[in-house]
Parts: sequence; structure tokens; C-alpha cells
Amino acid sequence: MDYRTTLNLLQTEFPMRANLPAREPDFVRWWEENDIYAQVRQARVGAPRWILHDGPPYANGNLHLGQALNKILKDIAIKYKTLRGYDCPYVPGWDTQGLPTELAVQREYGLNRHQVDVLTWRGKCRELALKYVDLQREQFKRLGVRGDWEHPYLTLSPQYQARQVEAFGKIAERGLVYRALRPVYWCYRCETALAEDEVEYATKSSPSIYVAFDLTNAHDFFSSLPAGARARVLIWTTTPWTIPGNTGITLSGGATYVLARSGEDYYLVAEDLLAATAAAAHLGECESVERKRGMDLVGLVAQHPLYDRPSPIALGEHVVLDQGTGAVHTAPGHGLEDYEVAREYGLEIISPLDDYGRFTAEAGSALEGQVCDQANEQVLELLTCAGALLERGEIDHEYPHCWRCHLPVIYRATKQWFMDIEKLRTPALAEIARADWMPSWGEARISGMVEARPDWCISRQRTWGVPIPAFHCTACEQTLTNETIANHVRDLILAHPRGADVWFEKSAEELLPPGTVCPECGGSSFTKEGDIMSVWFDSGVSHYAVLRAHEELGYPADCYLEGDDQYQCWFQTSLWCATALGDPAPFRLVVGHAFFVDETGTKMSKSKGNIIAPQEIQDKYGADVLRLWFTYADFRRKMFCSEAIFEQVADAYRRIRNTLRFLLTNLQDFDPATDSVPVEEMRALDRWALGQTSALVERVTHGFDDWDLHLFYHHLHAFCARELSSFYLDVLKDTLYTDLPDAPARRSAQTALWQILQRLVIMSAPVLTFTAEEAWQQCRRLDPSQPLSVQMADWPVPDPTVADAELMARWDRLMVIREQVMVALEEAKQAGTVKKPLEAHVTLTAAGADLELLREYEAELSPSASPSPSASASPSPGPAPSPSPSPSPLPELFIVSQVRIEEGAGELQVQAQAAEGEKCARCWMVLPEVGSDQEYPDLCPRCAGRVRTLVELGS
RNA sequence: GGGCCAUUAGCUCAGUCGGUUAGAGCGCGCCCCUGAUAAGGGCGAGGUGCGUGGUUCGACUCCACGAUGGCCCA
Repeated sequence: MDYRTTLNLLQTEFPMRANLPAREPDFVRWWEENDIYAQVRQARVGAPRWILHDGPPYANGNLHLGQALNKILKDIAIKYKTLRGYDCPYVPGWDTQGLPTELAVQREYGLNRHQVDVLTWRGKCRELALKYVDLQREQFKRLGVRGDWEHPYLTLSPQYQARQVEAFGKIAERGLVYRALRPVYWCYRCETALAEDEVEYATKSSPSIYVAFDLTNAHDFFSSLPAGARARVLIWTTTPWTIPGNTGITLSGGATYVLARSGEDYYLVAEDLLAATAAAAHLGECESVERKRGMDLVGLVAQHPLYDRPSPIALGEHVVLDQGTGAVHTAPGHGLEDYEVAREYGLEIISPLDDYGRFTAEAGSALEGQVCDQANEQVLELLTCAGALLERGEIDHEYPHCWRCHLPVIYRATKQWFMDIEKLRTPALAEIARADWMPSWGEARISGMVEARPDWCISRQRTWGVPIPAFHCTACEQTLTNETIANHVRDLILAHPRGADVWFEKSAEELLPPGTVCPECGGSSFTKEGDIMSVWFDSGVSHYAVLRAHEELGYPADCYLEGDDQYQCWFQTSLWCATALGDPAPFRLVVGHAFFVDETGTKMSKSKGNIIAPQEIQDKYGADVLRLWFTYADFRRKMFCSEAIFEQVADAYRRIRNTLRFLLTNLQDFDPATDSVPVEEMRALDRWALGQTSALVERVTHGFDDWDLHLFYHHLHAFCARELSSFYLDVLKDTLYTDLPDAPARRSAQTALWQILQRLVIMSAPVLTFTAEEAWQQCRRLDPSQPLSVQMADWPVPDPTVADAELMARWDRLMVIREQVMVALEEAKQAGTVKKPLEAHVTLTAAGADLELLREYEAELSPSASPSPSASASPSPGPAPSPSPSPSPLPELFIVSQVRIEEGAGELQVQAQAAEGEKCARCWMVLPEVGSDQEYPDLCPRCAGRVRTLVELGS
């Protein structure tokens, strides 16, 4: 007889093979059709809110891995908080304006912005940005990210732009923006100023030149200088083209300088650098004739070698004596430190370059029209003619490059708009101290940056962006901007279907409040400002344009979560804008995550060709595996990427999935409402399992609370592999398969399995968002009273009462004994005395506490030992069902056929040998009693009894 | 060059307050099972705790210097 039909071998619709790439889109659709975002919100009405404010990714191309990580971490946090009972509105956003879009329009549409009118250009930019918003929105949804995707915030929307202009007006009204001539990073190819965070450093080869400037009043400072002798100060620079902008020479006040004779001439250089300079500039034998400290040389004046103008000596903190001559060429229009020195010493600030980097007439007819850094040769020629060039070589050094076109940038003095950081620094630092930072060193990081940050250049010479709402009086050139003007422009933007386009459509008169006159000269004729705001200002006011503007959100946000490059960018710009508006910090907690590196530990970049697209992983393994990978490592440290790691994560996924599948399978004939067993009636084994689950809940909860997301993976996976698969579920198989369906032991086990399953599924939902939903829908078939989606469930709470500490401690020892039994079984297997553990007989020789523990456990009344209620309640008049002893608890625990306990002395001894008796055809245990039942001679008594009962029930 | 951070098994991580023989899962090797089966189980081998000094009765843990790597800045 085939006894398989008498076993509880169940099946589930939860497949072993996930086939995630193909099936995940069905869940995306299902969530959308059921508007799960809204339903989840509805389920949390009235609950405390937890708001994560989305830092807007730039809508420019397919999602890359970093953006996927960022959004998924946010999704995990939001889903976790929701399950914990918070109401978490999530409004995703996009950064849609600025140079990258303009460059993309140029590239993708083959358009040149100078060949079309500004409104056409802006229209193309809008079109392209919206295209990428749609693309990325679909990609985020595909990754399982939940949010209000139908109502995202876009920086190009009239509502956003209006709030941004309003914010600018408030900040201007508070006197915190100013317009000034200042050197800024300038990319003449992109024709725009660049912010500090828009330049990247790369190695560049530059000329290395030594130039002599004749001193005009050296005799007043150096008594040793013979009358009539020529004295010169020697400078070193790597940018010859900035020589035309030279208006001074800076020394270190504390350093010692020497006047050194070389042939007939005398050279002024730092004493410590004399030898190196003499060698580099071919001065030959040098003799130091007089020493002076830098601070005693103020008043000394040099003569510009190319122009008839002075170049006075100044002092600066930035002068260091590690290279060069100790005398620093100072071109205030071409360097920030030079600019600071110029302001202090009243040096002239000139910048003889136009927007395209070409020398203007101010640089002289020999250079006019030439592109600055391509004119180095001409400058060197001029210097040679003037007898001022002592040496020219080459040097490789780190030099700033444009983040967009990756070519070297220049410093150029232009009229720019700045936020006055100096006035905001102290309050900003106070806000940083008030906020929480994760990891905690983020606070020190951003504080250091904020302390050192110069005034923030917020203007850009472009058109795809929000205009700076300012006007210039045509009569007296006075610049006019204030809250009233900004609010008037704001209203016009809000009233226009394409928002800020109105600025470019209308004249200054139409844009200004009627009757505006110049407060300086009373004039009434104005031109409008031509600059737009930096994209960093766009996103920097998102808390004002979004958090404060959406009723369902609020200020400040509970959490900002971005890549740790944002300590320098969005975290800071958001803080500056808030502080400038007089607001507290827009965040209570700031979380920073690291970036990806390849298997060798070097960062991913397009140029290295080691980029992995999130779509690749999603299409090969599924979004859930991608999401699981993001919790595989600690996101606060660099995250390694390699095929081997993906395989490992995919393996881990399968283990978790199969564990869920086993639980679901063995619950198919379980109705939680009617079959559940109260905890106090459950078997110790099952209570132990629930105790372990409770500990897991506690660990995973702590992990999420402390942002140790990787602990989710490690704890969950270890629990599935160790506590469940290799022990609990394995031990349970005999009961689950061979007991009568509603035997108390089996129902006790199923009660535990049901509770474990639910807890695992809910705890997996933030990360394994698709798989948890799939499993949840299976759970709902067993218990239809459950919420529609796992996302509406409640996070489990640890329940230590299911298993007291004493029980757990006894089990700890039992597990150690079990390990010893396994070793003995392995040895017997190797020795050939036992083929497989289930056919073994184990003898334990124990003493003291162990003996007591084993006997106590052995004596525990196993519910299987008593006839099942249905069996005993069976009215069948025939022979009473024979008692069906379960395997006593110890064989069950060790998964062997027979166990004998003997009293001994000393350490526990374990022996394994082949069990005597025949193998039961149904439960596969080897027992001497097999054959004793006349009706079923190939079964053990307990199986015979069960089969008899089943036959009676079936008839 | 400066700031912040990291470094524990092939991989990813644990390790309380400084205290026995440094743990887990995966992977790997050998074996078992075929009633979780494109599954499941057992055993085993893997560590100079980045290096060098120092503090201490005692250091993976604290300190200093250095190496390597990451982010940011110059």
C-alpha cells in the first residue's frame, strides 16, 4: 500500500521559483489599481506623522544605481515607519531645471540655444525634463517604491517657481543677498559661472613659469642694495594667462625674505625657498645680502612687466612656503584668495576676459580676442620680450574642471548674486547642533564645511531656470529687488500656464509693480535682471516650496536621506535657505548613505567603465534582490558591487523565500480562527520557536530603529537558515507529515508556524516588498480578515511571555547536546555503522544536570501521545483506535529512531548505532514494534493507529 | 596638502564595560536525503583581528604614527 496518501503532504500556490523579473510588474499594477498609497494613508488617518522629505533627483536620463539605492532606502524607511503605526505621506520630487537639461537639449535635439528664441529654448528644456520625469517615475515604481506618484513636486511647476521667487524676495528683504564683482569659477565653453560644487578636480598639465617683476622703490627698504642696481621680485605661477590680470604680489607676513645677488641683479624671494628658486630660475650662484620679514615689506611696489602699472606688495594668509618663491602673483580677478587680498589692500580688481574667455581690449592689442588659456604662448612671448621670463617648464597638478564638459575652468570676476553666508554662519551652526545626524560623524563633517564655506554664488548666466526677480534702473544703474517686487513677479508666474516663462515674455515695465520708481534717482525706466538662479537654490528652497506649501506635509521634516556628497550640497543649501528665511533647520534627522565601488574597491564611474545599471540587476534577478542587496551591506560605508555578491544575495533570497514557502505549504489545512492552540497548551518545542521569533522581532526592530538596515538581512537570513530550516522545521516534519491532520501536536506546531510566518512576512515588507506582498496574499487566503495589503499591517511586537527565560535556557543546553549527537551520528555514518540518522539508535550517557534535563524532557507529555480529539470523539463502534505513541520527544529532537538515556558519571557521552527493528513504511522510523500490527504489518503501531483512524473517518 | 570615515575568515557582517579557545550566514570541501526537490540536512577546513609602537596584570577593543580605501575640500 502506498501510504503517501495518508500523509499530510500539502501544496501551496506560492511557487518555489520566484520569477521576479516577470512577476514583479504584476504587483506594481496591483498596487496601482488598488491605490495602495491612498489606502495605506487612509489606514493611518489620525496617527502621528513621520515625514521624509524627498531630495529631488535630477531628471536627466535613466536611473543610475545611486539613485535607486537612495530611493529604495527612503522606501524602506517609510514602509517601516508606516508598519510601526505612523502616517507617512511621501511626495517624491524632481530637479528639472539648470545647465544639465540645457546641455541635454543641445545634445538630444541638436539645438543651439543661440539659434532659437528663449521661449522656444525653454519649451524644449521643459519637454525634455518632463520626458525624463516620466521615465524615472516608471523606473522608481518598477523598483517597488511607494509614493504619491501622481502628484510629485517638480521644480519647473509654476507653483514651485512662485514659492521660490517668494523665498528669494524674503531673503532679499532681509538683506541676505547681494550682487558684486567677484571671481567665480567660470566655464567659457558652457558660458556660465559654476558653483563650488559644480567643479571637479582632475590632473592637468600646465606651464610652470618664473617671472621677475622689477621693484621700483627697493632702495627705500634695502640698505644693502647698491645704488643703481636692479632689484626684482620673483614669482611662480602655472597660469601665464592670468599675468595680464596681475595687480599685486603677496608675501607671507611671518616668513623671512632675502634679497639675493645673482650676477648684477638682486632678487627678492623667501629665504627658505632661495636655493630651490635659484636652481629652478637659473639664477646661478646667489648671495644673500639682506633679510627682512614679510610684514616689513608692505609699501614695496613692483612694476607690471607688460603694462605701465604698479603691482604693490601685500600680505596674505594663504602664502605658504612649500613651493614657488614665497612671493605670490596676485590677480584678483582670477582667484578668490587674490580677491580677498585685493579687498584688504585696495588692489585693483580687473578681469580682462569676456563670457567666452577671450581677452578684451584691456589686456592690450597683442592679446585681444584670444582665448585666455590658449594664449599662454603669446603671454610667454610678451614676457620674454620684456626680459621678465626666467624659466618655463611643465607641471602636472590637480586643477578644477567643469562638472558638465569636464574641461578646465577659469576664475573670472563677474557680477554675480551671492547669499551672504557670513551673516548666516552662526545660526546655521546652531541648527546643525540641534539636528540629529546619522551616522553621527555627519555633524562634524557638515559643521566643518559650514565653518569654511565662502559666500554662496546663486546666479547663473543661463535661461532654463527661475529668474532672479531684480531690475536695474536705466538711469543710475541701481539694482532693485525686494519682497514687494518678488511677490508681484510670483503672482505673474502663478497666473501663467508655463510659470516663469512670463519673465521672458514680458518687459521690465510689465513685470514690475505699477508705479515703481528708482529709490536712488526717482527714475521709472528699468531693465530686468538677466541671470537665473542656480539649481542648488531651486532645490535648496524645496522645504519652503513643498513642506510648507503642502497641507499634508509639515515643517520641519523628520528625515532627509541622501548620498553623503550632499553634506556639501543639498543638506547645506537647504539649511542656508531655511536660515536665510529665518526658519529653523528643515530637518530633524539627516541620514547620509555611501556610494558604490566595484569589487576592487574603486568607485564606479562612467570613465572607468565599471558602472552597473539598476535595470540590469532588476531584469536578471528582480527588484527584490536589488533591494535585498541594498541591505546586505551597511549603507553608511562604501558598498561593493560584484557578480559574486549578487549571486550570494540571490541565494539568500531563495533561502528566505523557500522558508516562507515551507511555512505556507504546511499551513494549507490550517484555519487560524478555529485550529489555533493557546500558547499555554502549546508544546515546549513550539514555544521555544516562538521565543526565538520574539527575539528576532526585537533584533530586527532595533536594526531598523538604529538604521542598521544590514542587520535585517543578517538576522532574517540567519533565522531562516539556522533556527528554522536546520532545526525547527526539520524536527517538525515528522509531526507535520505523519500525525493526524488535527492532532494536538500538529495544531500546536501549525499555530507557531502561522505566527512565525506572519511576523516574517510583515518584517520583510519594507525590504522584500514584492515577495512579502505575494506571501501576504497567500496568508489572506488562510485568514481573510487580514488587511488587503501587507503594507497596511502592523509591525509585530516582541512577546517574551511565549517562552520564559528558564525554558529558553534549558533549550540552549539541549541544543548543545543536540550538536554532540550530530557529531556522533556523523562519525557513525563515516564508520558505516549507520546509513542515515533517521535509522539510528542513540545512547546518551549523562550525569547530574544533563541527566535531569534529558529525563525531564523525555517525560514531557507529548500531545501526540494521546489520541487526537477527533479520533477519541469518533463514534465508531469498532475496535478503539490503538494508542498512537508519538516518537518520544528525544528521537524527535535528534531526528533519529530511538534514544536511550543511561546514567553515568562525568561528561556527556553520545553513541550512535543502527537501530534495531524494521523500518516503518509510513514514518520511516526503525522500531522493534514494526510488524506487531496484524492489519498493517509494515507499520509501526502509531502509524497503524493513524491509518486506521483515517480509514474509519473516510468511510 | 587638509577634514571626516573605514579596515575582523574568500564574501557580507556580529562582537556589551578592556578579561577564557574571536562568532554568524553565505561560499568552499566531504557526506546524507529524495515526503521543502531547479529544494532540504550533517560534518569539516578557513582569521598575523591592516602595520608599527605605546598605555595596561591583560588590547580586536584605548592612544600615537603609518599604510590602504571611500566621501568632501584645496
